[in-house]
Amino acid sequence: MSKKLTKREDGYSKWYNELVVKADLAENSGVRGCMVIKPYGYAIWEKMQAELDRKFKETGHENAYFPLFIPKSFLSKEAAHVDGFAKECAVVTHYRLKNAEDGSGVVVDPDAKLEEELIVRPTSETIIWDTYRRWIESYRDLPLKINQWANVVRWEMRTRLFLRTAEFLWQEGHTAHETKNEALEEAELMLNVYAEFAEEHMAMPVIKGLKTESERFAGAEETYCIEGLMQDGKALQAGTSHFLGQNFAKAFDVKFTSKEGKREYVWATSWGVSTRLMGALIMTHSDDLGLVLPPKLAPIQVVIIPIHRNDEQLDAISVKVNEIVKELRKKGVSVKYDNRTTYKPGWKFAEYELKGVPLRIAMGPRDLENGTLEIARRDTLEKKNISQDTIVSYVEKTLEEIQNNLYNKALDYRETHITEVNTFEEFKDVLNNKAGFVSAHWDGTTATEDKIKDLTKATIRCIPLNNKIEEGKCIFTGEKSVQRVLFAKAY
RNA sequence: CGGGGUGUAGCGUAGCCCGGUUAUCGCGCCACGUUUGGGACGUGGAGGCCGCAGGUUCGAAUCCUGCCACCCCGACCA
Repeated sequence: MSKKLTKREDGYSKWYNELVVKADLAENSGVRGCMVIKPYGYAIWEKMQAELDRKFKETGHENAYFPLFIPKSFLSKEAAHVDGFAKECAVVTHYRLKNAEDGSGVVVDPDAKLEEELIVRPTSETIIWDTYRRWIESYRDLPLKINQWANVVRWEMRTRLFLRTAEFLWQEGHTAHETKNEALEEAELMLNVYAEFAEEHMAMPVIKGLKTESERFAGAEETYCIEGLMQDGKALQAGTSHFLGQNFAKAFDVKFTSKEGKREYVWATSWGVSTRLMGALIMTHSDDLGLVLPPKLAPIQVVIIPIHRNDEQLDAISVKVNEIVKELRKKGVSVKYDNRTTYKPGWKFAEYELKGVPLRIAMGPRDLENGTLEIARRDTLEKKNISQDTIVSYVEKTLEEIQNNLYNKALDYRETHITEVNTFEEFKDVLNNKAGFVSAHWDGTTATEDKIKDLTKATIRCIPLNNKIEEGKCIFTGEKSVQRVLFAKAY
């Protein structure tokens, strides 16, 4: 199989599609819009899950599991919610198949029609709030803080591996609180958890912000988000945390008795990140040779490749390598010794570069004689010969350096791709010639936002949380504005 | 879902307009030998219901109809 990757500049989108497949992360399946996540890709997702799950538990959440199917009537209880999702729902109408009379296979049995259709969950607010009604009676039952790891289905028109698939994996947190403030704090807390994860583990800088009304989650009063910037200058929404107010409590009649003995509706949040993070990870760091993985999420952090002419040499190298492997594992480094004789060293070098392994060690007869080895960094492609005695500390130190370097590189790109503009002409010019985030004044209306989107395809990604108040004029209408917002073309 | 395009071996493809021997080539795969510090080389070999289902025809990869999948551009979106 030819492993030559399209270069990013020759087609970013083509590069991405090829990379996902060639690096063995995922592939399209026989089911429209649905992907198969392959073991190497799934291993990265598992590392993401493990860290996020740890963070959720640390902040007082518990995992549970709710049904895949949602009765149609549940979905329509919250008006904005059903409006937002109705157009992309998979619906179960029957529960049985039978053999076709003409022997051509099986057909849906028309006698097995469900009285009420079931929706394959596009998100679980409705089924969860229907459950919470029974779980919450008193202020003593609050706060209720639950997370679920699940798959959801949204019948998207155009799909792309990891970025937008009809079925995707995610986690969704759903919490219930006594007061508005407590719910708002929860939504902000989880946004910070996501941001921390993105920056510290994915090495992906993100901007924390608020969505405008038109970009808000269906059924939310406020949507917080983290936005990343990909190498092609397009923004990617990497996670959202919603303050749901009392909308779902009212729709599902979830009330509690307060300390004062009053019956009150609870306040809610929901928050989620999905396998889309895989797409974000790939597009933030990878290059024309393939994947570049931050050490904290790399399934293999160090690969060791022996170079030998015969079995005796391989045996001698293996003795030394096995010692090193043992030492590294003791320190918690994930190491693979690829001693397959069925592939040549050059082939392996290229293969592990494609797969983004952060560090590669090569050891041959020369090294054995000199007590050295060759170590190569995936991020800088820099090669060094070092003494075998110093390998463990060198690896530990370098993995940390790579993690930081990837973050700083991405941050530098992001920082140089936030452009302040004051006129619509400048705005269009930056979008077309430079891309990235464009910081501009906006009059605060959905009408203006829509018009700008129609004309430029750019949307307001967020109103940054740390925004400074600054008098200005909307770049489109010239109306008064009190702060800049971030526009960008987005995935 | 609208416009455009493509489905031929695991992957990439020729052939299709203009129907007619055994469906082309490269990579990969298997065997043997030589190789192994950046994707090795030679020799031999295996692998195809030409996306699926109908139709036209003496005869279909090729023509017609329907369906499915994928890619690009829109609308929708985590």
